[in-house]
Amino acid sequence: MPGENATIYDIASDAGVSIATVSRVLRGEQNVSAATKEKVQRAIEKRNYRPSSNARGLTSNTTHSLGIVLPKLLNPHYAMIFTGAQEEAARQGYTISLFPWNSLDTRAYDPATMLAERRLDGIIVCVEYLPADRGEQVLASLQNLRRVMPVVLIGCVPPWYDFPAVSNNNAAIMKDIVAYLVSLGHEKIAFIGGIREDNDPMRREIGYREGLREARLPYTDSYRVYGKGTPEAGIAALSTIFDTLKPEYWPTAVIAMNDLMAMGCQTEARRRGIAMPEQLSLIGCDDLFCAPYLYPALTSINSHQQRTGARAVQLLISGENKQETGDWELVERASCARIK
Amino acid sequence: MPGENATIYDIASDAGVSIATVSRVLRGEQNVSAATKEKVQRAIEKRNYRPSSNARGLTSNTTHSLGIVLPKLLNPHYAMIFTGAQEEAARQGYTISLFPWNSLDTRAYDPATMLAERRLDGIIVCVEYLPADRGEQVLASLQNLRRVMPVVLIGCVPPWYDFPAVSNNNAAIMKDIVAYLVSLGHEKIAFIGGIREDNDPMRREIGYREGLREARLPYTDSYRVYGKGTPEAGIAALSTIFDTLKPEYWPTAVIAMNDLMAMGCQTEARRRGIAMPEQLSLIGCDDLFCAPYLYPALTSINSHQQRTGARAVQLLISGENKQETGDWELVERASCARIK
DNA sequence: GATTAAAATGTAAGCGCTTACATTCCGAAG
DNA sequence: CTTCGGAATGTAAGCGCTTACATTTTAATC
Repeated sequence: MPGENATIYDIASDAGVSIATVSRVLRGEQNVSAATKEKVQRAIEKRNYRPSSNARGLTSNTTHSLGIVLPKLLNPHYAMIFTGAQEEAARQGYTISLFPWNSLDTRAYDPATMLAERRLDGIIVCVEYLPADRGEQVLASLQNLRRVMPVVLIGCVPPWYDFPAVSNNNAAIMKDIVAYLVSLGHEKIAFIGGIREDNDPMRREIGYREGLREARLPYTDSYRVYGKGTPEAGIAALSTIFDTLKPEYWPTAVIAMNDLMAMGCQTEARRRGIAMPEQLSLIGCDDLFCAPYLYPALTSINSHQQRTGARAVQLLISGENKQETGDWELVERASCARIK
Repeated sequence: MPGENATIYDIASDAGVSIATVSRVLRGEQNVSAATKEKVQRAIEKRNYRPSSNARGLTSNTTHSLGIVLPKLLNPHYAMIFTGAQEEAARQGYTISLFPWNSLDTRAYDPATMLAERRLDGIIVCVEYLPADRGEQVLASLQNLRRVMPVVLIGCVPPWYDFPAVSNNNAAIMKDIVAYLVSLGHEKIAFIGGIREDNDPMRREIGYREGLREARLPYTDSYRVYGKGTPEAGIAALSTIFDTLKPEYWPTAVIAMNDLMAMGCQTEARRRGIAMPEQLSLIGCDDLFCAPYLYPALTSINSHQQRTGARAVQLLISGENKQETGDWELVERASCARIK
């Protein structure tokens, strides 16, 4: 109704008090008599008044909005992280906005700019797949950013940076997977990783190798292939394995570093007439929503990405400088089978 | 190095001019001599100064941030819309933040509150699946919202509301699909819709029926099933069809209102030993990223959701009160086949 | 009833910008 | 060398809050 927005002055005059008093009840301060508080609150109700976030921010130098930098939302893995972060932010009265990785390059709209304009109170950066060639550079610039605003990372970071972060225990996950496959009788286990020098992917490879070692299985370079995390990359990777190896060395199980690549593997296996899981077991990682509906339904690792996003927000807001590791579980479906 | 953020005063004194002049070069006004502009710009560079968005917003009553209300991001359909919107917003120097539908209910964090706090310059609301029972109510409250801030809708709206909106031509899409299936020789075509009274789904059903009519095929209630758009709903829907119908009436083709339901259909068909596409053709809608990797690869409708999101942002920012309809294309894959 | 400390409230000075208006500067015209 | 008008620049008043500090009430104590 009131065409224009009411200000604190309107409320003050309506309630017959000073703006300071209104401000006090607004922020729930103690020293306000019950009667006054009543009057003010009624006035607020009546005008449907909300304090201007701009004015508030001007004094507090705050915006109640956060940023999160992710590679791309179209990958459901990131959509999960984002959703978790968004929900937690909302719960705490914050707004969160997305910055695709590439926005880091466009000056007009990079987080650093947002920060400098004080449009952001803090930022979460997902560095899981931080490309190695730019890795150091990016981390260094984040370190800079950090001098001016809170930064929380998602993903693993070299220990000499002490960013607050929440990450996966990549190595442990991989060891878990290898152990699972071994328990099903597999001995020829291939690994399709992300780009080797990438951040988390590297640790996954380490875990894979450790897993093999613990199972007293030999490690072979030719069982280790790389791709950039897309279904197409999965197709290429599986092709490489089956094209370069002699049939007697063909793996009986493949670990894909994420479900996207696993999807590609399924498609390619189908094309080649490789029966799954009879001739080839496959396990992915991320437990995407579509995993149960693939053929065969994909066994995967659920690492609670929403929770990861939520934790990152909590760390960001609370300012704790902790490094946390999420837990995970293996979700058994039809794509892995005991070897005959 | 500059521990604290520079203000316009710092720049002014550095450059030896008044803050008004700094403000002028900041906003690219004309009446500034080249020399002065130079000096000021150098000072800005040196201090890496950025104007505070809060202070700016306080005077202009603006935030350069938008909101978008979507059911849930975990559905890639919405992730696409969001991505398109986000990218366009970024391009125009805006920030956009997500509000899940349910946030409309929690007073502390609903768009209306954001609006009232002037934390948003405008909002996009996706009403594709607006539930009928709350539909009128929601639209009415949006109408209210609109008196205070720009609102753009995504999805179809009863014509008597004149919201700016971008939507799909649902009926035409469905007619297209039916025609396609008919061209493959199908005559028994079932339709798995969204909840009947939902906004866009209703129009889809209309299109389905029109498509049948144009092909001179009879319409049967028992070929029309509903679900709420999830894979599980797809499973249930297909079960219903095949459980309630006598085998001689089993459809040879099924139209699923979205790919999510189609995924469920595939799973259920598999469980029942119905060969796809030999015994049953299936077509979805949305063309999710996983469609090509399903089994069989899913034929679907690509309706350029990213573009939809982007257009919505453009309408919002430009303030045009237009209603637009996106185009689409049918993406042929393996899940539909000519009938034998 | 006077005294006094605590509680309640008010006053006013910013926060960092934009902008209407006032002032100064400059070169062209007289 | 004036005079004048527009261009360049400066001054100051907000925008709607928060908050330190000042003032007024209130109620408890003697």
